[in-house]
Amino acid sequence: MAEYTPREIEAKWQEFWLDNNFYRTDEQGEKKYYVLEMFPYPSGRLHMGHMRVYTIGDVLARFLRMRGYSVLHPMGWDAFGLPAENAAIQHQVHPADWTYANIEAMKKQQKALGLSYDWDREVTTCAPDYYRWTQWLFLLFFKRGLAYRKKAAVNWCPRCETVLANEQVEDGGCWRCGEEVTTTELEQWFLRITDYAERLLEDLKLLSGWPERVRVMQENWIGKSTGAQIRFPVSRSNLQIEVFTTRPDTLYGVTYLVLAAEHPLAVELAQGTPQETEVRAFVEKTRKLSEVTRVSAEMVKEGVFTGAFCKNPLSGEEVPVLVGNYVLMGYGSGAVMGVPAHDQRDFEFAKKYGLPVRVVISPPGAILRPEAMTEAYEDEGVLLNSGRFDGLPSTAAREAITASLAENGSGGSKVTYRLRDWLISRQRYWGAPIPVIYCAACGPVAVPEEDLPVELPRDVTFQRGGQSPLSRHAAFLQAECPACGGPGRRETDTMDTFICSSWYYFRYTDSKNEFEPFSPEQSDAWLPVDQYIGGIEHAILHLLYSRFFTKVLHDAGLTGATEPFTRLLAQGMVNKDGAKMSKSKGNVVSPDEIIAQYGADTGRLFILFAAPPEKDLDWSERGVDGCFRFLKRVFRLVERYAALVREQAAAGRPAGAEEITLRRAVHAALKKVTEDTGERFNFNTAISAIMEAVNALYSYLGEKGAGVHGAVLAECLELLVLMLAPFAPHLAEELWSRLGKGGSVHLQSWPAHDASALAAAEVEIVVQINGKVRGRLIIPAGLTQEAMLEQAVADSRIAALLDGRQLLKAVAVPDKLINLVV
RNA sequence: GCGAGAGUGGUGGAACGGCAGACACGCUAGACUCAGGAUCUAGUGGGCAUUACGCCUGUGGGAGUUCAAAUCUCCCCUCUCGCACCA
Repeated sequence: MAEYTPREIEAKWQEFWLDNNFYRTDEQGEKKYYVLEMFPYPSGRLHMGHMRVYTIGDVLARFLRMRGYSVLHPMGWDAFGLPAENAAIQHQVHPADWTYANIEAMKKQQKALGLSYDWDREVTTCAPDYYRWTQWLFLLFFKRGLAYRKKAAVNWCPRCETVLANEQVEDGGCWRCGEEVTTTELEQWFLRITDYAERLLEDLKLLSGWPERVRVMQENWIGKSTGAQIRFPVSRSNLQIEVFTTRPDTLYGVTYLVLAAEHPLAVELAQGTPQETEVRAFVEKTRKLSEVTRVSAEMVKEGVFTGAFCKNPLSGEEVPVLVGNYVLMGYGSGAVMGVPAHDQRDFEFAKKYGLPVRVVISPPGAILRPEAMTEAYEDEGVLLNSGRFDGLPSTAAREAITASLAENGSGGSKVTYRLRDWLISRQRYWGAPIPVIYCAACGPVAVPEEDLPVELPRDVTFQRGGQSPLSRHAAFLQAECPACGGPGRRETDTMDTFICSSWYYFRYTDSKNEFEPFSPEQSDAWLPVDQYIGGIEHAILHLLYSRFFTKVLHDAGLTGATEPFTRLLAQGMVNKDGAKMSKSKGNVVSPDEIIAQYGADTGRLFILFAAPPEKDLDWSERGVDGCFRFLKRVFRLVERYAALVREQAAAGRPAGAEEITLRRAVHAALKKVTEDTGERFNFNTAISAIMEAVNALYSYLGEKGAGVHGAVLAECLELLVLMLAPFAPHLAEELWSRLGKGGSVHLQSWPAHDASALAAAEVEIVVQINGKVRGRLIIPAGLTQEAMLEQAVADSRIAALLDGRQLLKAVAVPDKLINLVV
């Protein structure tokens, strides 16, 4: 008898699928579904994380196609980025050659996994026909006032030799290389994502199909807080210091103000005072500290007096102004009011420098004495020492004081976000050039649309250190001002690659469009993406940026969608021996090895079976073996009876009620596989249901053997192969053909289970006494609760146990269980 | 500190108020074999029994709700992830 030979089978069907352009998107269908896996960076070879995310997406795509959906399931390449440039420096290979070679290799691996992509729609972000539109979108942002240039303190990675967005700094290190990030002052391009802060926050509520933790992370990142801004006039000057506070109710408790070291007034206020030298030294010292040190827990609060005082806008009291290292320039206005009695940080700072503590909020039923306090009282209470606001509860006082500030023109309510504008300039070569020309007369001028793309010159030299290769390329640099025709200089910074990946899912809907980034009709037919799948590491970065882009495109009338991804599945990691697979740990298993040793179907099956998709999974050689054995078992089973099934087909199929046990097992599995795959995304239990069906078939056929009713057997084996199709597509295709069926198994409709096959004449119920299982009964199905009780009490065993005890109550769950309380 | 999630056999994991441990790995025994890391059959949470399809116990710990709790509520412990001087 034939053996299961995955290598031959898989090669054969992969060729068949590709030759027949099998997975081309059906654009005409009524029911549309967009399944998308985060596209990869072409780093070289696929790793297990890739294999996992693509397998999950592929199962869904195949399942949904069989359920009658028109499925868009595309793949592409997030192909700009630093590794290509580093490879160029190290190995003297051009980033483009390196990138395209990797793409070829990885695409080959994807094909070897049997993934059902519509390759006609492939996009590559480093190709001019793609980045032309990335540039076009930049100009769209520019025209809408959402892209601007600003000189600011920015994050700089010394190893990558480029600036980074706030989102790309993790624990003070570069997200890519981990190098400690420094701060430097540069003029850079920013996208005004803060304009969308409120909508990005608000619309998180619409994303019920996203994991809670991702929504929470975004919410924290946006970091909205509501309060008041208050202007304190500087004494003996016409300057003002603006602060932001969430607790305007504590305004009368302000005993000093603190400015961030970077605050423009810090040095200015000290100018000419005896404190000037000390302030300058302090500012200098603080600014030099790295971000890591400044936010570390051990950071000791320090500050110096500027020599200046300012006036409380309501009480008129004069308080000193200090510069402190615990105030961040990047949040609020870079200045805070010090209320030691009601803010723990201020309390510590005040104690250290002997600043007064004034209680203005009284806790219910208690009196706070400043000299007795060991920590700040930060909760709600009733106001005191607050002039005409005395006696107000703090909530009401917040409104009253804010209103009062607004009246006398020294403040008002204010909402502040933690989110900063997105810094998108990169001082590197391998990215989409920012389409701008600088003109001495006109300033920064947009490159006209018809001149796009601004192509990356190929003939550049790479070297470590110094400036970006583009800035050394004379021909690239030189440009004519599009506005006045005068001499201009081309922008040499390229865009953050996260821009390229913020809109690629639009391009898939219309990937060959030469006239626009995508046609709104095409994209509206598919977007938003119904199911997006990818790693949790993008919870903020890519997912926030993509949401921002979608909203801007929406506002520009280019899409009806307001959110890009309806449902999000954050798949878990692939570990081995309890640790993340990594070269340094030597615990890497590559998809190539698995395909070579067991075949793609076995690898896919194991990855799906070992854990639910959102959980981490531990790679287990034995587990893979188990899946391989299962597929062999299926192969043998079908192969053994294939001839019989083919005869049945030739003879015509008589429907019948024979072999109820067998039909029930298979239809029960079908029901479970349908639910687990389509609704719950629990592929592990879907597969175990198929395994149970196979076990049932083996055990039934082992007893009954060749005497089994042929038509029923045919039905059961066909259902088995159909169920297996999304998970093990090659084997299913092979078995489908061995059963003598025409066409491809992947073009069949997903079968509906036969409810009548599940209905049983008799059921086994559990009999509990006081909640403990005391026996089992076989009773006719569908009995009423009373009848169940009758049957239970009539059972000799139960009767014996009940003897001499009084039945107080009976709870019956039809066809399942009865509980007797005695 | 704040937020989210998780704690179930030797292992991965099932059970979305109703039989805890499905399915798989591993292990034990047997069958078939020249042989097997092949295949098939049976067993497998722990304890006590093994005359009996018997009894006790068991889902991190403790309380509670319920006829019934791994599941719901409260408190505690441990772990993972995210955020963290954000005014």
